[in-house]
Amino acid sequence: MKRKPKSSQGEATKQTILQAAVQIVLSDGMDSLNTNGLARRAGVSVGTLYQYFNNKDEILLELLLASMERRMQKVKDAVTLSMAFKSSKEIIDRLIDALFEADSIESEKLEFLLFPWALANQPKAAMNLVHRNRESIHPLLKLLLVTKEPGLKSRDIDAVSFILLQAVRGTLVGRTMPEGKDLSEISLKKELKHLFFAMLSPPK
Amino acid sequence: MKRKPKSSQGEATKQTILQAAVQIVLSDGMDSLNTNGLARRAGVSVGTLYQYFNNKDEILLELLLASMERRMQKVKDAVTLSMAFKSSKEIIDRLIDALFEADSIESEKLEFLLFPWALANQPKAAMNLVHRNRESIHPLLKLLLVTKEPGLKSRDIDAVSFILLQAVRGTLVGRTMPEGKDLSEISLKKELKHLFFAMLSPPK
Amino acid sequence: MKRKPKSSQGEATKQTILQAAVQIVLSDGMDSLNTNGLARRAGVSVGTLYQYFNNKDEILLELLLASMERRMQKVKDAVTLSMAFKSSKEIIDRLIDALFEADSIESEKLEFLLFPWALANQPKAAMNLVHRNRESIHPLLKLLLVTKEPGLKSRDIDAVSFILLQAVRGTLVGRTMPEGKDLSEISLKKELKHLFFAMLSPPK
Amino acid sequence: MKRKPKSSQGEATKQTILQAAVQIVLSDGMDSLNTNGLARRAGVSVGTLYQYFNNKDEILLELLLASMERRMQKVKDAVTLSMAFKSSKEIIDRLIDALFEADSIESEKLEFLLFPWALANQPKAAMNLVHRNRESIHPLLKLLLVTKEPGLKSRDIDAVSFILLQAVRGTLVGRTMPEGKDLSEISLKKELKHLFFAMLSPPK
DNA sequence: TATGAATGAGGATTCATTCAT
DNA sequence: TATGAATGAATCCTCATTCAT
Repeated sequence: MKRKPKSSQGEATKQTILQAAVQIVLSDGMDSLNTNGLARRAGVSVGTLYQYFNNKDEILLELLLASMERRMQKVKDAVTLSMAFKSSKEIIDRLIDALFEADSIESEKLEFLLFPWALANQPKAAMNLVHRNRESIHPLLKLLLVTKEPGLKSRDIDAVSFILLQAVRGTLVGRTMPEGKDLSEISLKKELKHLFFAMLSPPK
Repeated sequence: MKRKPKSSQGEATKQTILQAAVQIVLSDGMDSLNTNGLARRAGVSVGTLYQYFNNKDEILLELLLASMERRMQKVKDAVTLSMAFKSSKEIIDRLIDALFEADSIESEKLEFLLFPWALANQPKAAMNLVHRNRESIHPLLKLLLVTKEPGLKSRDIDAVSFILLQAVRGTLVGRTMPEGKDLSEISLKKELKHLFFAMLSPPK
Repeated sequence: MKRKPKSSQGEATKQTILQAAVQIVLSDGMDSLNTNGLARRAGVSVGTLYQYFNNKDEILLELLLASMERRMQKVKDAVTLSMAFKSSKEIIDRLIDALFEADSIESEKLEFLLFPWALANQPKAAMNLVHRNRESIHPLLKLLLVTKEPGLKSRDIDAVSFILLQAVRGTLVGRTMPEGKDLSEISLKKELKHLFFAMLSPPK
Repeated sequence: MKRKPKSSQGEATKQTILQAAVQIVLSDGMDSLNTNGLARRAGVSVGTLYQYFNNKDEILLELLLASMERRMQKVKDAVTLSMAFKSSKEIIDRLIDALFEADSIESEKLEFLLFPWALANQPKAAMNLVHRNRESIHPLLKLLLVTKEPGLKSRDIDAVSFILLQAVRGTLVGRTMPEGKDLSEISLKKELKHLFFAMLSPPK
């Protein structure tokens, strides 16, 4: 580990670099992220990059980590805060609303673009990230499903929460791409909420 | 267009190359697909690659196209063949079953790995592919929803079919990755079918 | 030597190839002359190229040789035919006129484009060609200068004929290029003839 | 492992590269100029080449430009400096002497070797170079002809200056090649000067 | 003789990383 | 700490030549 940005100045530089990286990946794809271009975009020299990161992979990994962390925290907050007192309906409303906020969508797209890379180049780290993801989000969903809708006990809660998550994530990412450009955000949110409820009802 | 499929031998060579490319992309990621390695894996020389494709991008594009085509055809068949006589339930059963067949899953994973690349490097072609996708699969879903469940008329059918598609695709891809490895295929299929039915019922 | 085009059919094919090569070199430069493109342009297969020539260099060499031969023969004829009876003026008129004919100009341009290549890649052959050139054209010029204008004896006839030749060749080639496009052919011919006469008169 | 500190050093590196390129082109022809060989000859790495030039073509173009510039400046100086006070004879003496200096000859040869390439690969730039050439050298020649020898008014001054230029350039280049090796430089200069005077005298 | 698919060495260019300043 | 010139392995692609049909 090379990084020790104890000074606030150093930490700021590091964030500048990460921000520049996000912009490049989101607008041009991660194959366009090269160290020379990143340094230029961030307004620093290549050398400086290596003051804060040991190599390029570390930058991407930190990007992925921070993005996931941000999104997870947001979901966690939305669910846990309301868990105690609210009905399933209200909890789900908050959950979907949280996921549709601008930075959540940006995070989803970033993960969508970076995950194939992580899988191939940093499989260990990718595993870890995925684990953290499951360990923080799936339990929430499962908790929601179990505590609020006890009738689901006979179902495979893991499968249900997995599918719901994939549906939401796919929808969020798809919306940012050509294929989803002309879909109404209001409809999507409404239907996703409907989908959650629908899954809670017992199968015929 | 460089291709000259004069002899059936030539066409065979081309397929060998594409198969090798699929293997490499699926096992090592598309950043590991380089022309020298591909030629070696396919058992031909680099030069031969360029006898059948103008450049590396064309190979990837053809991979993506063929994969999408295969999957789309499979779904189309499953749905249309049963459309006339069957109930929603049976049609959905066939649809999900078709999507869970081995080569469908392979196709989904390939698309998942290649799409970010296509978006950045071949945006025009990516657009086209997405269009073809929508124009063949979404209509089927919409037809299913409208003809079999007329009660849905008041809903945003585009949004519903989009979400369902994302749910299925995300589930299929997720299953092939570490995060989905321990999920039961049987449960996933059952829950996906349940999800389809659930979406057909009117919201409360 | 691989070539044995004893059949007239074979000789025709060979000429087709050479003609195609001339066209490519004149229109796109000799870096654009590759064996695959040449075969396509000539309407034969690559293999056929190697039936008539041992390698690419031989093709270029034969091109250069034939071109030079053609131009030299033309000049020789113009000069020798009139040498016996005509005045210097008439001989020079014929010489310049011959050099300005369309295929002479094409030959000059071809030589201009090919000579740098020959010098570097086939120095032995280039030497030979140059020798043949000197041995056939310079003697003519010298003969003309000496027999018709005996007053020049004290001058360096080699230098004079060399300079005259360079002037004509440079003018012919320059005319086919952007830099000479807007010059009047009539003026150029008139001035070249004047130049020849002027060189015959003794220096002040 | 070399480290280069300052920007004046950077300019030096650039000149080193260009010098190496000149040497290679002059000794082995421009087909022998490849980036790996050039880097080796210049004592730098391939990467360094691309720190100073965007691509190989830019190197060749800069070579051509610099060469032409150098030669043009030399001629300009020789003519303009003496224009005011000297006779035609003296001006021409200086002009020819200037053109026969070692680096002028090197420039001519370089242009002779590079021009066919430029014509085919950088036609726009080639045009530009030629224009600059005409706009700086031809006017000088024309000025000389018109101001010093008013009797030429009835002639096509463009044609005259064009031919003279071609004669000189052809002679300079030809001298560096096998075909001109055994000619006396003294004779050539004398005869070229004679040629200039001869062209100034009115035609019979 | 003619064909054209296959070959693979060679060449242009990129880019992550280093290190002297 | 910051800089950015320099490095060179890695990668895409071309094309002269061969040879089985």
